[in-house]
Amino acid sequence: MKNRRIAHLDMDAFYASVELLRYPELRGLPVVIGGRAIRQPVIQPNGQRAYAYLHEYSGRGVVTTSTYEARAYGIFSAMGIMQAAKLAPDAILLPADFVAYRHYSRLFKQAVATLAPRIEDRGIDEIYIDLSHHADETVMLASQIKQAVQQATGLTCSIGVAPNKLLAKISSDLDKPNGLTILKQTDIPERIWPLPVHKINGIGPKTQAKLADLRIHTIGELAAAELGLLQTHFGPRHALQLQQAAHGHDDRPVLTEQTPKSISRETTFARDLHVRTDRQKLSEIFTALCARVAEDLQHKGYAGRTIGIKLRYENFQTVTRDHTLHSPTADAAIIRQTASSCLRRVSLQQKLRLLGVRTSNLTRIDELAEVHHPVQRELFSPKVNQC
DNA sequence: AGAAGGTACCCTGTACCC
DNA sequence: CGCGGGGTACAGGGTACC
Repeated sequence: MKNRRIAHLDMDAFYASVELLRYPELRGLPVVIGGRAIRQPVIQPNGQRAYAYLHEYSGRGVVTTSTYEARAYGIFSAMGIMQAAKLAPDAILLPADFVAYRHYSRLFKQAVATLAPRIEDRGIDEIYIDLSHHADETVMLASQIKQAVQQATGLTCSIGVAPNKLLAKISSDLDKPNGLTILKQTDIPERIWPLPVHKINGIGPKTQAKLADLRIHTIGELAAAELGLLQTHFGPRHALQLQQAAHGHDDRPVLTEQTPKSISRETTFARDLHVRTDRQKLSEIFTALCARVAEDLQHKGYAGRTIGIKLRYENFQTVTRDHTLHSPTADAAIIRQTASSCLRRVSLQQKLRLLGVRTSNLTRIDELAEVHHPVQRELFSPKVNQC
């Protein structure tokens, strides 16, 4: 396919905007979503809602997202709540409500699908859309999609349309909120090259810092860099990928169906726990995590052959261990047994701040096959598979 | 027989994304 | 000093087998 038309659609401040649908009186105020165990707004005797404020918060937890008014104070995603509270103590703090966000996610994706069905899911608030086979003119088509999203959800989004996913993603961020950007190959020097390298999807803090050491700050400087220089610092594969991206080259297809690679649950404790002193508590949490993973597997119709654990020590060092069984399982007891064997392979001298359980190596469980060919049941409920 | 290479899979850590 | 929870991809080392 030569001239593709790929759109990237990103919902504007998604979680915060969903909350504003419920609490319209908060419009125009700095609002932060995140934290742990935040109380829901309560209705007072006078009929008004009482919200939690950033300055009342104590403990762990990060900002999940915030309204544009809160961002004006310098509050951004992944920042500690305590840190955000110093910047805007009177900002309102709401708990994340993923049930509501998933609901609106489904609504906006369905609305887009009625107009353009070739959609790649990129998480709860963004999608790629392949518009290559549509006859309509691009601005018209994109405007219709924005309007359909607005009508279905009451929310705005920003869209970038470009010849590939890389450029579409950068473009959707060029005009936000409620923006529409159409980018052609010939616009790259003027519109893409002046941008900082981290605007390229896949260049995070580590790569950005390494590039800065090489005096490479903008995408244009990355495009102009000697491939040999990049290769000595990033290896042949990564170097080529960086340079291709800087030139706006990307031939990844829009993937309209994807299967999960792993299913996991993890939790960060309210305070660090030690196996010696908090054995009972840790054991309960561990069992619950295994049960939730099993539940998720069964609910989604998968079984996993590899079972793993994740630990984060009080010093934030993270370790993982996993073990591959002979046959896939979705059974909480087997997952717990296998994960326990993994636990015996790590040091438990330090206190723990996080514990997680993961399954990978997934295979689909075909419920029909199970009903019609009960012999297959054997495959999915092995009797013996400890190490 | 032994060294060398290809391939597949397993395990762990790192980086990145939303 | 502080750092959630759910994911994906990949590098690199180990092992097993051909």
